[in-house]
Amino acid sequence: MPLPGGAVAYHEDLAAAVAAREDESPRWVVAEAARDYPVLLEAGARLDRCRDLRLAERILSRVEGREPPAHAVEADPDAGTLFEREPAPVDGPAALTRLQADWLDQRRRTGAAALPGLGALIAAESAGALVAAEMSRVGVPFDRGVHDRLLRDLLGPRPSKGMRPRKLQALADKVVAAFGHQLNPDSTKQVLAAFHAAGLEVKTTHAWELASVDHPAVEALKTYREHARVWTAFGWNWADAWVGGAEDGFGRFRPVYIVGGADTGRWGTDGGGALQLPHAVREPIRAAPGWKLVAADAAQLEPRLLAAISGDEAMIAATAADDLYTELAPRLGGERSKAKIALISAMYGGTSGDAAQLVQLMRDRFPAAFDRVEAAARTGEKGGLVRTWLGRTVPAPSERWWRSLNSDEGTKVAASRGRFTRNFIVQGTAAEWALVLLARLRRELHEAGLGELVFFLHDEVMVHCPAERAEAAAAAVERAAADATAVLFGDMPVRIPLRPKVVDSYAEAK
DNA sequence: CGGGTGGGCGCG
DNA sequence: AAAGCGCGCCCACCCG
Repeated sequence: MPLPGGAVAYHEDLAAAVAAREDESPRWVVAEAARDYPVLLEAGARLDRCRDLRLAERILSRVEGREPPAHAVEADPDAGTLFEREPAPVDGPAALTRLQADWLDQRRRTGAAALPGLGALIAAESAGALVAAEMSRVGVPFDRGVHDRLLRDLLGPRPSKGMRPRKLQALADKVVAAFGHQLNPDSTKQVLAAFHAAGLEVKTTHAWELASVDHPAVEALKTYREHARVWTAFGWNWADAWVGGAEDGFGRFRPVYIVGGADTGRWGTDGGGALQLPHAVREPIRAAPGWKLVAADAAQLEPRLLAAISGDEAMIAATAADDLYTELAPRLGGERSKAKIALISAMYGGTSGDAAQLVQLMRDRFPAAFDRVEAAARTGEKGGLVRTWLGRTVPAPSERWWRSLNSDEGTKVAASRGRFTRNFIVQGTAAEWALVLLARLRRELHEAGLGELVFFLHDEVMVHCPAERAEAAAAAVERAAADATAVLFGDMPVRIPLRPKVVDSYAEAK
């Protein structure tokens, strides 16, 4: 089915048509990989590289200080095109498909932005979309038997519909007994009233506020909430909905990832709660028999990136250490815990308690790093735009924001956006470092046939691989991290270690 | 009764 | 209302 620009339309031999063109190492232009790539995967085709017009549109719109149009990029139903190679030949406006026109427009805008990292960012974001679709398809290996045993230990047997599990009901009863009257521990209103009736003037029932409250219900309530969460959000119903393909007793957890779900570029999920999986529920994520999991996370990613993006030479030098906080402790309050508060408060905009004083230490000892986040905060407070290292840009303030800036709450609104933009440059740069890592790792795992990427969580990756290839896969993960650092920062001597662990269960990692 | 909001808490 | 960033998910509660 010939189409302009070597396009490939939906047809019976989609997989074969794509595979034939993959030999030429094209970068495929797709309207929206999240929608279009699963179709290809289903047909047995794999794309090595793509440009996702929808994701690119969002990045470019924000760079330009706008919000992306609601349905920016649609496949053209008349042309029937979904996949096109880049570059597309241009025979005149009449010959352009909608995808070609949008792609050319984006290419022009990318150049006009004059941000040197922008092309790399769009490529990495697009690669992320491929990774996300592939990971959802493969799934995280999940042992439902282990999950069921864990739930039974914690909660008791699976209850009939509408009932609490036996052990959870016992915990609810303990809360009731501690207060001495009936109440529903799920009801914040009732719990708050119960504390007030007991003469305790708490403002909320948050765990951190209750921590300083001396009442027997506090401990019972805390345990009840922990267990209730496992039951409602990660219990049997959750597994029924999200874990499939368990013929051999081995299931696959298949979350739906939303690439760029957060404004900072971090991913989100749509159902399944993959990015909030409690540590208590990680045991069932297990390698299949004869296989291993390679789990790796980047320690202290954000402060290391703050060192890099600010060019703070003293802080860059400190990234040579495996534990940045210990390394910086002599200069930031003397103890590791204080150095950690100093750094985190500088990146988040913390001001209270110890934080204010420790942030002052940051200013004195690492002025370049401090100035970088302070400048981002000042810009944000005034409604300005800040960008990550590669150029991802915060959303411009809304009309509503400008209005409230000029109202009574203006100071608060400004400070809040300042904290957001302060953190954005760090969290967003961390997200793009991770995207580059994913892209490199995906290619290397595929080319060397080492295993499959099965999970990604902000600064953690997990590979599922045959046991005999685990060491090679672990080496590939370390190389991908080093590559990502080099892609972003070239010869800058910043170190971002990522230590892979070869394990049977996710619970063993960290 | 069904949708929207806020409290609370899981993760990084 | 953490002392400060980004999310998703569940429940109770409120409103139309």
